[in-house]
Amino acid sequence: MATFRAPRGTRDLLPAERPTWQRLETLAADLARRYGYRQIETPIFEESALFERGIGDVTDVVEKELFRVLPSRGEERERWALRPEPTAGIVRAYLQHGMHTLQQPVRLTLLGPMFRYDRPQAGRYRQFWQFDVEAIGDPGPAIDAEIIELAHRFYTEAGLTAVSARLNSIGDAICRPGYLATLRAYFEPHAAELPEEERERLATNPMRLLDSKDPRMAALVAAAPRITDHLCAPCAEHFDAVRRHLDTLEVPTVLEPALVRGLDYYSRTCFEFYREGAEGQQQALGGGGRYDGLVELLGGRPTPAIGFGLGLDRVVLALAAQGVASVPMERPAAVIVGADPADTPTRLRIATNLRAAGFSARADLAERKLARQLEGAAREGAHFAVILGDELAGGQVQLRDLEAGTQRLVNLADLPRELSRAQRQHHHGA
RNA sequence: GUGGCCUUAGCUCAAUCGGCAGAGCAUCGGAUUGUGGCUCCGAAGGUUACGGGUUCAAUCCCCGUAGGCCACCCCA
Repeated sequence: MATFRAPRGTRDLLPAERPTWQRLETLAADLARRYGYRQIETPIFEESALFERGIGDVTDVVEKELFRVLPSRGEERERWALRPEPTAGIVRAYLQHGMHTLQQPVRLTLLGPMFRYDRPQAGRYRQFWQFDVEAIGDPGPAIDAEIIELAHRFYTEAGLTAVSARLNSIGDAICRPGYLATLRAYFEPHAAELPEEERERLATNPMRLLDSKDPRMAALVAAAPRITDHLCAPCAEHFDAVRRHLDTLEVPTVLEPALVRGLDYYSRTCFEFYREGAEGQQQALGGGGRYDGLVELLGGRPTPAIGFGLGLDRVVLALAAQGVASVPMERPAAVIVGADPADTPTRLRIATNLRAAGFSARADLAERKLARQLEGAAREGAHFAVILGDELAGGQVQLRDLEAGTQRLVNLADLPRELSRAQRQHHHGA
């Protein structure tokens, strides 16, 4: 029994799963490149205050899920926290490096691990990976549509089907307070009938009542006033324009008046992506929205912005649930084998020469029977084996095609060229 | 943070009523030492998650802890 285990809520991504992840990482980078979003890396920990102020210190993410880090040396007074989401750090970098002097909007992308200290479940981890894009400095609805379409394209190019965007507008500082008052006035007369938990929300965050899963709430929620009927003119206009642009881009969207984002800094457009008919509760594949107030909140000038974050762990789970085959591990082009331990230096030299020529090649360095070595090569899917034997004295080796079961003698000096030719025949022949 | 179910070899799982802890797969080795995925033989692999308790005796019953999963909370 292993003494140590991966910490709760974390896991190892093993060689068998990494190629699938690698494919998604490559897709994310390529998609961001095609859309003109530039890569940025920010630290995985920041000052706690950045998250407390940026995300909102009464949110669950900060109140109970922040992964706080205490420096081991006492002289550091600041408290740090592992990032629970990427936006706050990116906006911090935008401000720190004066990116407001660049052409606006600044389009940025980041892919990396995030940390939340909550109770793990399938699809919910304490360390999880997000692909994130942010466009800072553009107030217009067209950029909203661009980002939502980028997100949707990620899912479809990843191989997921039936992924649609749920869309809503949560208004802004002008119209939301009025709506919240209307909502409270609507629920207030029913306060006595509400379950205890829901009654608390009425005071703290009435919009949360709308996405309650409590069946007793269903009828009440269905008849509740909708934010989209209470938007101020500029917000309503913005929302309409986003929807028109999404139609233009042919992104399937569902209006979801109850959609509320969990983080405080959102305004106007907000959206989440779901796979239709997915089982289990961790179905949200990603989400995002506009956060026009955040840059100012973190000490910058008023700057509109919108972003999107997508959970790679959940995409991997969704792909598996949908039956999409995982990406197989790389197969070596050649394994160099030989029964005589004295040939080890030659095996090493042949392997390194083939690698220098660009092939994936490994020498079998265990001193075991030739049959075992060939078995090992075949089982990891090697295309060819280079077999060292008596012919070595004449400067020759056997080049064996492990799929066809055929082999022929080649001069050592010609090996890279011969392997290359054999590979080509393989591809054409098969 | 709340409630529930679960934990036996690397993996998937057995083990009668509380009575010597097993199989398949995987790993390693062998089948007259120069040729592979099949087959056959063998080996190794366990403090039955961890710590207590009850008992002549605990994988089995009880308590605690840790971890996993499910439903909440919330979210990706």
